[in-house]
Amino acid sequence: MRYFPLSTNQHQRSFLSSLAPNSTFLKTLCSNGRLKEALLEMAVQGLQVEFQEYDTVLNECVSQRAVREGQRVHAHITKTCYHPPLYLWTRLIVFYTKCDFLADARKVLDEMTLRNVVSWTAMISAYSQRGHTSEALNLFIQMLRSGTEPNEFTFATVLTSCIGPEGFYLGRQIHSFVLKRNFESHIFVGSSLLDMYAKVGRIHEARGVFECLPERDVVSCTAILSGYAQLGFDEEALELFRRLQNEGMVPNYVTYASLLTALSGLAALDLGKQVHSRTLRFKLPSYVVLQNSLIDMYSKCGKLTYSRRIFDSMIERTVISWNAMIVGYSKHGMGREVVELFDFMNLENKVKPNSVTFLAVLSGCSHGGMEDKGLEIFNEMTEGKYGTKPEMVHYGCVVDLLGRSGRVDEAFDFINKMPFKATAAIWGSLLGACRVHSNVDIGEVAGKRLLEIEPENAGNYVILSNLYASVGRWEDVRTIREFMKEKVVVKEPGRSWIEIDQILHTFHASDRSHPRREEVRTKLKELFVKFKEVGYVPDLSCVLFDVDEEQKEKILLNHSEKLALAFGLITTSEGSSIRVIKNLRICVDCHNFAKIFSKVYGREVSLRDKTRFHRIVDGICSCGDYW
DNA sequence: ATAGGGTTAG
Repeated sequence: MRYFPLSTNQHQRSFLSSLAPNSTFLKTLCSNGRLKEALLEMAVQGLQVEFQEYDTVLNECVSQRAVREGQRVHAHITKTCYHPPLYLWTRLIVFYTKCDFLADARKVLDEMTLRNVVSWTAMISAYSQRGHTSEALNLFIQMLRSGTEPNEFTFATVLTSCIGPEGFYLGRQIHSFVLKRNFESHIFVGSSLLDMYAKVGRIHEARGVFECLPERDVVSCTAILSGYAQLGFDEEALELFRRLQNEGMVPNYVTYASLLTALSGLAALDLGKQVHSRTLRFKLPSYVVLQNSLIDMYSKCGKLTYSRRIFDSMIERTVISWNAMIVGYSKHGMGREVVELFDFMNLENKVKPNSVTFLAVLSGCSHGGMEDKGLEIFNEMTEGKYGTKPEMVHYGCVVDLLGRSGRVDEAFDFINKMPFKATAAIWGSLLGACRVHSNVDIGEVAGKRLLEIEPENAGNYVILSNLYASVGRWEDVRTIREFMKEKVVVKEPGRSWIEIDQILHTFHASDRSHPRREEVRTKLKELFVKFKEVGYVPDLSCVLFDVDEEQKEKILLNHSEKLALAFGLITTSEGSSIRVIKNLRICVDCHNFAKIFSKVYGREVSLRDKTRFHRIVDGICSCGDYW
């Protein structure tokens, strides 16, 4: 092997050309990656450089991401060519977009006197891929106005920019374009189209497009699968995955990541483990995205040690890896670990915390008994220490932090001084604090504001009524109940489930479909009597229906989490822990019930709420009775 | 010369 000195001369020229007799000297230099010398050669040749040679040099600049060299080629072209061909300009656009110089790319496009579908699409794609959705859409419209006919590439890329309500409006119009040109069955366009529908929440339309595809591949299958998973149709996602696999789909790491999202939602630990071992068997473990979703899956199944093991084994971590792990600790009320990991993240200083990180850290501090630390971090954020300014949600966390440490008045002041108008979530958090710290005056204000914003949410009435009941204001309890009757819309019925031998058993207050339902009810009645003997008092203020006390007890006994707990007791071996998941917030009475349950039977109960975990051991809950 | 699916939070 012979190495050449940096400068070029006639001798090398003939030698290099002899290596590849059909190509020019410039092309040969490029194919050897010797870009600097190619530029020198270009300068020497001046006007004699041919268009295809510029093309080759620019191509090499793209693959080396050589910004300055590419800019020099651009300057050279401008100086020496009278009428450069279209494809050369387009190559320049591609070069600039690949180097993240979008403004320069756009300038080239704007200055072109003649554009074709490729030059437009290259620019639209650059905007889309970087999330500049409105620029992408505007450019697409400009393209249509100019009379250029979009092709399958254009449709596939522009549809990824159709996000949110306006995106749906435009996306639907694009869909009709696509239909007219008969591109709906094109696999790239079709996947993009169905993904668009899924992302704006139109899962039926998405499924329709998917079912009409004449052929499918992993990408289109993963798109529809992740659509179901992201919209929370977890069972449907799982079922679809099984069907597609039977039909011959070969999943890849993206497919598994999406599937794991559904399994996280279901807290289906056994299935999650199966997916994990399959990815190991297929040697897929080093994809960060996949590891991130494994961390999340284990954490949402209550297995934080498994999550941490994956986290620690990672060679490369993104901000999502850190967030997933911190969120895990946060939801388990492990404040010390939250702060420890956050400090470690800043110390390592490889990835910067973002808005999600702070959300997890602040709420983790709040739920994990680290209120002062949380307030300190919020103040540091405000001072600009992290380069991320607090947003609305972070202000909400502060209300929670203050409320939890009993500083309800301060929390109220804080809300009044915020640069935002308080949301329902913020008033809700203040109301929660008032319930725990029995502050009726502020609680009343918070409750009324909350009912103004969210009159349809039944949970709000329950908490306010709990508060009135706790100080014996029965008249107000009654008023609230009357008020509720007119306004409440039942959005989501409460349901709980438990995984036994890879099967999810779901319970629902009014549903009689579980095969062992009667057995469960008998067991539950037995527990009710037994627990009352050791001090359990049903908290009737958790029932807002206007019925007599005996009826109220019956209603409480029928709550789905109690059914799932009783089923767990029947079906699992003595002393083993029980994992129950509930789709809504757990009520005070069920919480008490679970605490006594854990004490009487010596079982660890892990109860996953809509927002967090309650790990109950020997009658004591990790949430500290504040949630 | 231009194209589709992904992980955290809410």
